[in-house]
Amino acid sequence: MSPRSSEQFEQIRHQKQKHIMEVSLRLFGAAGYHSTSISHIAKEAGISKGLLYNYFDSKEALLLQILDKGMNTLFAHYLAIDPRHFNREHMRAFIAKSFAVLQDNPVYWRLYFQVLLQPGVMEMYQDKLARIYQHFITVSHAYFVHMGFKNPSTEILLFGALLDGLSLQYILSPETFPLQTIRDELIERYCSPQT
Amino acid sequence: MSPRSSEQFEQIRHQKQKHIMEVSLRLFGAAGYHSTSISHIAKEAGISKGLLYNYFDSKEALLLQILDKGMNTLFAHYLAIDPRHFNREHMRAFIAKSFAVLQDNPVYWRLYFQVLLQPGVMEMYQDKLARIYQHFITVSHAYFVHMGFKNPSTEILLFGALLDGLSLQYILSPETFPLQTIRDELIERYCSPQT
Amino acid sequence: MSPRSSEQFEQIRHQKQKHIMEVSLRLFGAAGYHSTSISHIAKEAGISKGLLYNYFDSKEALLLQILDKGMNTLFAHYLAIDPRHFNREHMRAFIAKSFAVLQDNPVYWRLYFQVLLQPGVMEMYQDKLARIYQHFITVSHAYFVHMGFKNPSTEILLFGALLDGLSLQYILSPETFPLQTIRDELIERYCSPQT
Amino acid sequence: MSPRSSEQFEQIRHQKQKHIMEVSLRLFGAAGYHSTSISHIAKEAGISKGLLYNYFDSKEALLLQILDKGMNTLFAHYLAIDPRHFNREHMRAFIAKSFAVLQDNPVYWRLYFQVLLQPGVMEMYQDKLARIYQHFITVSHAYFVHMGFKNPSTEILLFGALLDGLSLQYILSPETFPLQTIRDELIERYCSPQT
DNA sequence: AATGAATGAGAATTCATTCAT
DNA sequence: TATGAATGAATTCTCATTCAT
Repeated sequence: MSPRSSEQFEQIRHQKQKHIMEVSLRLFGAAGYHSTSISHIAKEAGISKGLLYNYFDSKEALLLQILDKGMNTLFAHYLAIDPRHFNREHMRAFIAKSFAVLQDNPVYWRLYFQVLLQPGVMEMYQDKLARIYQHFITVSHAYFVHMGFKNPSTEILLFGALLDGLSLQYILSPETFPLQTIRDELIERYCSPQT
Repeated sequence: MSPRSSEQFEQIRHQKQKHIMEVSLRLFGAAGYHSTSISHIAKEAGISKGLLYNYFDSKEALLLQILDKGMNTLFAHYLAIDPRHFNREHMRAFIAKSFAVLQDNPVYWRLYFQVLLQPGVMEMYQDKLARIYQHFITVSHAYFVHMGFKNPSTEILLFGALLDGLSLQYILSPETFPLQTIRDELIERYCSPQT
Repeated sequence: MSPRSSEQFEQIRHQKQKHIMEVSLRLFGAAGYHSTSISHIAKEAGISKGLLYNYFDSKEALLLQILDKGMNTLFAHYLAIDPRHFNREHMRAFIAKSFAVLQDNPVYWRLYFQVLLQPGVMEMYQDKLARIYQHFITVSHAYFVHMGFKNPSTEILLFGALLDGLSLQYILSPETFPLQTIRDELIERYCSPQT
Repeated sequence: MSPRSSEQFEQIRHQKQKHIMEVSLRLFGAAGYHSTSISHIAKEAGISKGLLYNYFDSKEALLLQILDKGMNTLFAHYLAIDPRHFNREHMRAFIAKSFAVLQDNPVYWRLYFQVLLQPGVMEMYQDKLARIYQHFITVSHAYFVHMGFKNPSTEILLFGALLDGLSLQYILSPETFPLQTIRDELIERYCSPQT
């Protein structure tokens, strides 16, 4: 009888939006962005196509919003690194967190890599990504020096590439990938005192 | 004007087919498979849409043929490894060849990764890929043991991931990536006698 | 706090209805009927879409009600002509009023002409329009005769067309159109004793 | 057996394009641009929706091409006026041609006025229209002076408005409009020596 | 009276593929 | 072999209208 309060509306909006994004992520990740139709998403989400456009301006906007959300997690993760004394404990935490994030939402990271390789979409994030990457370099450089690597810059690049490559392999076969072993090996390798 | 022999026809056919594949690879790599239309390919290749279908059964078949061709290069590369005595020289050659292949045709590898993450296409190659990967493991295992790694299996996995990650980074910014430096560093790291 | 009387409710209702119609007219005039969405109208009017449907049965009904309201002004204008002695003073007043009406609400007249040319809507008013047009002919015929035109019927037709054409031009560029000059010229031409 | 020559293709293209434009003009004129769907046009033209997009980039492009074609007729008509000695014979021809053009394709002129009142489309032609209108003013000014009008500029404006208004009335009821009578009356009025 | 979430029919547009020539 | 006209199914997106609250 009484009309819904704007808080109620807000909540409905928020929840449904989240729901659509989750369904979309799953489908995008599973079949790829282009091979997933709005019809399919709507059907899977149990809503009409029209409603989807009530929440997202376009299919691309939906994708970007999904990416953005995950991106922010990534940002938080990287930017949370204490820049003053990057020590073994920080490195251990960073590696552990990287794998945790990956394991937490492999479908997201599959989508992330898909989009990364699809020209035209990721350009928007290039700057952001470059910034956080630069931040990591700055922060960890002293650490890599302290670890006794001859060429810390190269080492950082290799470290980053290694993380990317491992992520890729995990994404492609999450069931068979020995995540724990690899994580521990990485921690061992990058956090133990070098002889 | 003697009629052309069927060999000549065959060769012309082959040439044109190759041309179409090259054009397609360029466009697929630049804009992505789904965002590249048959019309665009035909126009760019200087032929009609109809003729393209004379050479390839479908857009997907065209993609697969492109992938297949590059795949065979990859296979040749991996399977050429002499299985009997995989020594430093082999490893050095393998790494060098890997980077050479990458540098030779980055657009192909961009497409390769795109497809790798796009489910449904790569399944056809999973077996093949698994086989050559297995071959590399078998062949290099003794080498990694000999190199003194505590856990050679893990080491091989890391090595593979590192190559993947570096490839990815090179593909994403071929101009700024220090290919030579990294290649030499890898050779240094994996082919020098461990202290 | 005594409950508002039903008259007060009625008045509020009437006010809001009028407000919606004004907003709609403005938007219809500015972007055209089809290019103006109910959502846009509701937002611009500061109400919800649902409430709009409380006041008007449909988008078309809203349009018709707007047209109707303006139409009645037109009717009043034409039918107010005293049929008995249509003299120069009447003609002067008629012309002056015509321009005043135009100047008063050019957006309405733009919409009017839009709809006039859009088949299907104006059919409802064809009869009404024909009747008032006929009324004007009847009433002014003697006047045009008296003015000394050889062919009064043709003259009336030309006079009507001239008014239409001038209205059109005014609507299309209200800022640059020399309304006063033209009005005075028309009065001069149609109300002065012909030599 | 033998492939079609490019002339044949050219001809097919040209004829079909023309056909589509004719059908579209008829439907646009009859029901209005927005109320006419591409589906409807395609069905009426006996082709598939897809083919229509082979010939026209978009629905709007189709409209513009239709308008453009008619516009060029108009331009030719106006700009053909010999600027040196605009005499009675020219005026008579001009008026006669105006009515002929109107009678020749009333549906086009209905669409023309529709679009004229629909903001956003005609802006593209504003310049062109302004130029030809200016051309007519320049050319006919001396004539109107010679005709003995006190205020030739105003007279030209009235003349233009009269033509517009008559066109409008003719468009709205082509069957009952006394085209010949009006045309002759106009010629009489604007081409006879003023007493 | 009032809200805006939700619907669904239909709009424009794209594009791989076929086919007559 | 070669062309591009032609198709039709699928896709993204819009919007008037309804309805639960």
